[in-house]
Amino acid sequence: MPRPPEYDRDEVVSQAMAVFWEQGYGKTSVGDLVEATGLQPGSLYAAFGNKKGIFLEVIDLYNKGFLDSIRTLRESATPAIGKIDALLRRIADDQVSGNDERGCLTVNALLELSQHDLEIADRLRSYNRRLCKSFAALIADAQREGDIEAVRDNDALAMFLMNNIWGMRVMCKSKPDRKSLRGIVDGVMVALRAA
Amino acid sequence: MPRPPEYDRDEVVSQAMAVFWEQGYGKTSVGDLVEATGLQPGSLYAAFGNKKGIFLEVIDLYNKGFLDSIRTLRESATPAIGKIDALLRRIADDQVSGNDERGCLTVNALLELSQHDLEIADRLRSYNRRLCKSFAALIADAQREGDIEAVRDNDALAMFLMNNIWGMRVMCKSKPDRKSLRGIVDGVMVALRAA
DNA sequence: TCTGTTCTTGAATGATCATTCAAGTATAAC
DNA sequence: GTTATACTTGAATGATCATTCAAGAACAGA
Repeated sequence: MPRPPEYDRDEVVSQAMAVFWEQGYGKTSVGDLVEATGLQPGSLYAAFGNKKGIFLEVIDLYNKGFLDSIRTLRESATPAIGKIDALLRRIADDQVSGNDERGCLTVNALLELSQHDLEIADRLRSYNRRLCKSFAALIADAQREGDIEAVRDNDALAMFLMNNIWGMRVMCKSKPDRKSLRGIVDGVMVALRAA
Repeated sequence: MPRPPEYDRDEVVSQAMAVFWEQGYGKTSVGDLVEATGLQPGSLYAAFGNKKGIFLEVIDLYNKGFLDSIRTLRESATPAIGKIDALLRRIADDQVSGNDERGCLTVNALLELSQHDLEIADRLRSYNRRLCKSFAALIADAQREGDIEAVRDNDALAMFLMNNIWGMRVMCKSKPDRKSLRGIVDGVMVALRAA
């Protein structure tokens, strides 16, 4: 009976993500979203309720992608310590290449909105907890493999790792040079490997 | 001849800083500034040109204060490594006590504005370079005192330290617990002291 | 083909906001 | 006291924006 939608919801959210990521929440107007998605305001509001509703789905999409990428990384059969090193180096290199001026959508949103919107803040925090658990699992692998001392507090190391990744997500807005970023990655790896 | 202003410029900037720090740049309206400073729009615009002009002076005030506090810290006659440890622990403790939900004005502004306003971005980056030099000096002290290996790259360690402080400035928006923050501080100190 | 339902359109609404400006006010030098 | 100068006031302006809604369009089942 009903008329089917002409758009693909996932694609709309993905298009909206690109705009929010580039411009931030506050600077993105519904007009921008209309342009990016090709949907008129009425359709957008019928589908998502309001601007915040769209953003919440964007947050979900973004974080599921990130969590998935770490899960995939964990599955490959190489030493975990090398995966951590590669993860950090990839982030560092993306920043030097100017590939990542947008930074991390979650970090950007956390800073912009956590004090003004509890619902968004809670959702972001919830994903961060899951992310930290993923890091902890990666570090636990490395501990089992003997590359990180088994006696060291797994959760504390995961927080330390996440802290440095978030730091780099801020750093990228400050146009750091390659050498500086290498210094950061080296510092993290030294701390993880320490006896 | 002229009528003298009725306000104190430094005090106005300081009052504006409180509002910008609490709410961010975009969410702070000129009306908020009128309320906070007691100056009418006309006076504000006569004195600072526009909203951005006020914010630029706020950035100056904030960063000069921060740089000063590090300079003061450096002057005391205790081991530099202890000063670094104390600096990190103070930041960590402020966050646990809920004393610091506002985070760091510079980090907040960098994330909110660096992609939209080159002038603000440049000013923030310039202060960050000076801040990093201050950290480097503190670390050089510790190297001279033998608590950090002299052969290690001073600038790289400074970047690593700053990266972790920035990470914590993001972390504070995510309501971390005391144990997590201690884990971060410990990680940094382990990396600095490593042989 | 007809009908009920949902989707789409895009102009209208009302709120918020940064900025301007013209009129009024206070001061210091003479 | 007079005057030139700069400060203060606060309403007005024009722009931007999120959101709504009424009318039209398309589809699935009968």
